[in-house]
Amino acid sequence: MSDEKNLMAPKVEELYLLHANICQALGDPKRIQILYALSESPMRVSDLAEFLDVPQPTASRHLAILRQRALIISERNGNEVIYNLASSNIIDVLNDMRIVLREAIERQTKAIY
Amino acid sequence: MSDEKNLMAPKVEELYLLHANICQALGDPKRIQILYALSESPMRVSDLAEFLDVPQPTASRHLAILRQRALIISERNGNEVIYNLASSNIIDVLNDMRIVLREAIERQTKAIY
DNA sequence: TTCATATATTCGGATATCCGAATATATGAA
DNA sequence: TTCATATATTCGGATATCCGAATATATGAA
Repeated sequence: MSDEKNLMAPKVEELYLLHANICQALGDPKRIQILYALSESPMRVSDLAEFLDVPQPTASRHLAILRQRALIISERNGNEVIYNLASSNIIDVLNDMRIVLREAIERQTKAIY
Repeated sequence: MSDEKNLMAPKVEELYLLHANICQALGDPKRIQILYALSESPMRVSDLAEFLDVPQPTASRHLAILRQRALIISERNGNEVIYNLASSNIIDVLNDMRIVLREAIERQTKAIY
């Protein structure tokens, strides 16, 4: 074995970093809302901006972050750009995390009283 | 219905915020490593610091973030404080997210070539 | 071309997060 | 008490993230 970097197989620490990058992309309420909205149906940027109640550039920036992580995909349709989930698996993960969240809130409530 | 805040039932936006807070807590490689380490067995702070290869205060700070989100629990044992997962469900979520991550990397690889 | 529309990007200031260093706190032993 | 050990917290500078505002880019219509 040499010291050369293996470009194909990321190291263990790199996997944790990539994993954390995904979580970080999910670490914003608007971006979670985007994913749930897209799980209902593909949407244009301007539709999402209205839905999230944010200016269009803000929506585009959030979309870019999710797109860079390959969690969503975009497709141009004339003037418009339609966004969609890359895979519905992320919704399952988010739903399971909601269960974890509910349990965590219950524990915190118990801890207080 | 009045304008009074309902303290028991968080609003929809608050739920997205809490959900995002959980994700944000997961958005650091060391904190993900902590959760996987604790899924193997409970550990002392100094064990975790050594395992993560970080100074003890850094480990304590990461632990505090996970503890505040009620993802882990602590138990004092004399001088030491033993940390453990609050529930193993978070590991299932992280494992499912790994699958999402693998798929995302595959898509990105395809997109390049 | 020129213009309108939709979207993406850049810029800059405000805020949040991070970590090393120092220190505070808690516990048990002597 | 006093001390040693383990852990938690605070402080401050470096860095990252966020968003509004402005602007750039892409496409289609005229």
